[in-house]
Amino acid sequence: MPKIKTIDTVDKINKKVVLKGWVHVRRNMGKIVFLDLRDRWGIVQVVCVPQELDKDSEKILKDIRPEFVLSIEGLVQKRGDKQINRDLATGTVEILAKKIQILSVAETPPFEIVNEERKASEELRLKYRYLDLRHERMKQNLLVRDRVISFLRNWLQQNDFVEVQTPILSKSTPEGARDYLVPSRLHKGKFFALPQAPQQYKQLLMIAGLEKYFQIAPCFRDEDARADRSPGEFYQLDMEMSFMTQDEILGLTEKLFTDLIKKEFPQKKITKSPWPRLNYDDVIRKYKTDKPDLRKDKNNKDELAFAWIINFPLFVRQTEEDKFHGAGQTWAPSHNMFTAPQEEDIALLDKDPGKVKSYQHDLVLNGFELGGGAVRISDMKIQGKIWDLIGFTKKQKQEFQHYLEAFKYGVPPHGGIAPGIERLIMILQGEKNLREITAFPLTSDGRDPMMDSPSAVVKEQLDELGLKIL
RNA sequence: GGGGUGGUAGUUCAGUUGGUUAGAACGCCUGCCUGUCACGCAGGAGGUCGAGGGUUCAAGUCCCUUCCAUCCCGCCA
Repeated sequence: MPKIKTIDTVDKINKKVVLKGWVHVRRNMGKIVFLDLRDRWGIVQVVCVPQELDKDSEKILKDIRPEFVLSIEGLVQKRGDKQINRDLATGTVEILAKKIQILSVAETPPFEIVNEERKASEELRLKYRYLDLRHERMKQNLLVRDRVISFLRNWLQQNDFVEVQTPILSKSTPEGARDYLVPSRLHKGKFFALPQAPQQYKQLLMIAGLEKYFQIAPCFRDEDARADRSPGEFYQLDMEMSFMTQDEILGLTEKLFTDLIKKEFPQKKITKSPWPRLNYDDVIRKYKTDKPDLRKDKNNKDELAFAWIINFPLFVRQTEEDKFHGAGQTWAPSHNMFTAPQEEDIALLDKDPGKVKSYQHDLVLNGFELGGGAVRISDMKIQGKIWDLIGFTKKQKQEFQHYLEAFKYGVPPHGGIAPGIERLIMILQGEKNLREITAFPLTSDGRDPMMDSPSAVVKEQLDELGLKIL
């Protein structure tokens, strides 16, 4: 007999069923023992009385402990009026056990599974992540993440978007964050880099003619963590579109997320629709931050205040630290070097670069930067000008040879956006840390206490790669 | 790289001005209990007080060194 889900017991009154799952709680009343059996779908109460059980089951009953994995054969019965548990989805029924089998015994876990409030330390939770994920809240976070991603995927595919997997083994480029490097065995002394974002690939897919691309894209950045910034890796809903203006890109993104909220989170209220589009200068002046929290009631967990920040300056003053500096150069791109200047400002590039506004757009939600994007430069002449202004050397330009080359063969106007998946779900779920949204995250200092990574490798591996630890 | 906070039972924590045998809650073990639902009641086990050194008649408590955790700044779309 195949097992059924705990949640389906409510439709099987007076039927014989088989359930399999974990012992959530055991309540021994003497002659009668209650077991709460837990599976992915919930919890159901199992009643064990000696006169109903077969001999073997009666014998093992006293050995059963929390987190044992059991198979239970029994009869679904309606609970009496006084015994209904309104806190439980299956609270109107219970299983009268006939036969119990222990599929797996379990040691006492290092922290409690039953009660979320009795919290273990972060380190311990991560070391035993597979137990931590048994907590109802953590399980819900994973299930919501799954629902959000499949909604986004379906919506985009129904709207002519194509999902493409871009390489994980990629190339180090002089932009943004520190790269994760992967040594090449076949080409000793050379390295792949894990992509910080599929930025160049998605633009090349526009040149390829896909017109509408998206990807639930893994992104890798070797930078220190924060509560709203994962160390190592995270996922973005990476999107790129051809033949669309900035206004159209913002409109489509807004529709996508509004539909998501309506369908999957009907209890949530969006503060203002259409979403306000704010000037960067005004926002900085008024809120002293580029990611203002525009909620009317910051205590309302169901309020969502989306906003667009637009009209960013294309350049910022270059500092000592900037990776783009050349002798006497004073400008750095305020976002990335592929962001297009606004059309009416192109003439200003030569005269007063500091005044040039860009087609950059940031998406802000409840005080978090959900993601950013831009209309890209599709004219190589302008790209060259930008590179000159930020002091790109000949050698640095050569790093983008492939890009230059591609731009010779018919480039559609294009642009996109890349909202962070974990950040979105963190806000929707009212969580305070991205780790709560990630199945197997790293600690804030970039370790995995469960797998014990990163870890040392054997000398043979290093030799094969032509590497030596200093 | 810098700063804040913390490290005491399996877990989360309390521990006064330095003073006898280091406590609580939950968990765990044993016993009792046929309607509980985070059951209840009774009993019990469980401690390198992060590590090392110092001051003192006496250190969980004070001092020094060091390790670890966590949050923030730097960094980072």
